[in-house]
Amino acid sequence: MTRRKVKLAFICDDTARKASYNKRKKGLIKKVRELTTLCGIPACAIISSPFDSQPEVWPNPEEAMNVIDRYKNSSVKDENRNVNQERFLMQRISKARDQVRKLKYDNREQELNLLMFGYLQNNNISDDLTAEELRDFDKLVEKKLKEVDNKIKKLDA
Amino acid sequence: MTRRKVKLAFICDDTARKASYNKRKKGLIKKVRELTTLCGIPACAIISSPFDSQPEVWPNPEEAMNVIDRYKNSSVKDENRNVNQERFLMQRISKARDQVRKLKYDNREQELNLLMFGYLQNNNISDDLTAEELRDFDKLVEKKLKEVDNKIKKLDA
DNA sequence: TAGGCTATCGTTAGTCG
DNA sequence: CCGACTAACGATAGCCT
Repeated sequence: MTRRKVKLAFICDDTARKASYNKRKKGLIKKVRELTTLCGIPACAIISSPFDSQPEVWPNPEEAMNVIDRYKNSSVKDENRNVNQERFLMQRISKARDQVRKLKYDNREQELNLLMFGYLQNNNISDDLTAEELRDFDKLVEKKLKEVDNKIKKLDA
Repeated sequence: MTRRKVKLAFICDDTARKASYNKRKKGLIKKVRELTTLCGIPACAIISSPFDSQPEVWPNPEEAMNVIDRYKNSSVKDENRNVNQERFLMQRISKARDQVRKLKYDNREQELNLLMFGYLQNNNISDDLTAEELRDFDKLVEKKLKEVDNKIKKLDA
């Protein structure tokens, strides 16, 4: 067989990168699940990728939020012990929360971007669209927007 | 050697569970870092555990979000009509590369942050440190800095 | 308790259908 | 493109210090 030794660097080849992504995403999620099960602790992973139409969230968005909440609560317990560090942690908590929201939102936009890119490319449409093309495109985007919003609602529920 | 075959279930023995936790946490974070680097995508993991004085968060959310914000800046509507799509993808790739570098750096910062927080908390040290405490702390940080730098070098090699 | 070691098991890069 | 396969590499349970 050929060499397996892989440099830890961005994989330039699209096909190889996607193949690697799918394998490793699966492996990573398995690792999180094992850690959670074996050690009885809450943990989550969020993977936002252009290959998937939605971000991979393990175990699920609700639990992910719970993990982040625990993050918060554990720091609150320490309040009396060290005010400065507690404040520092609180900052990190709110940033982590922002991160989750932004990842979710970012993915929504990313999905739309990919959709539009694919649409324009498949239909060989360039910069200047005809009125009809614009109508079709807008419909498509609108429909997709609803889908994505439903997904997000479902995730938040 | 004895059995390596491990049942995928909660490890009842506290010592064994903690040992497994520390090893697997390390391995998991490495996996996330690899996925992020190899595939140029944003991902994070949050591990909330009673073993650590604070939850493990990878990477540092702040800088990771800056990268994602860049994606957001290319607004959906602007993209679809005005911008050359190929160029857009090319930008994405170079941004992903920047991301990899930044995440690596963030990780270094994060380790130091966690170290410092853990130290202060474990030693029940609050705002005003004695001169001696400060010296010990500096030594600790300095040592950790070297460790982390070695890790990064190893990753780059 | 933490850190180092290695046999064994798990993951995955490259390849083929 | 995807799924299956397998050699090679990586992770880690158990042990020891």
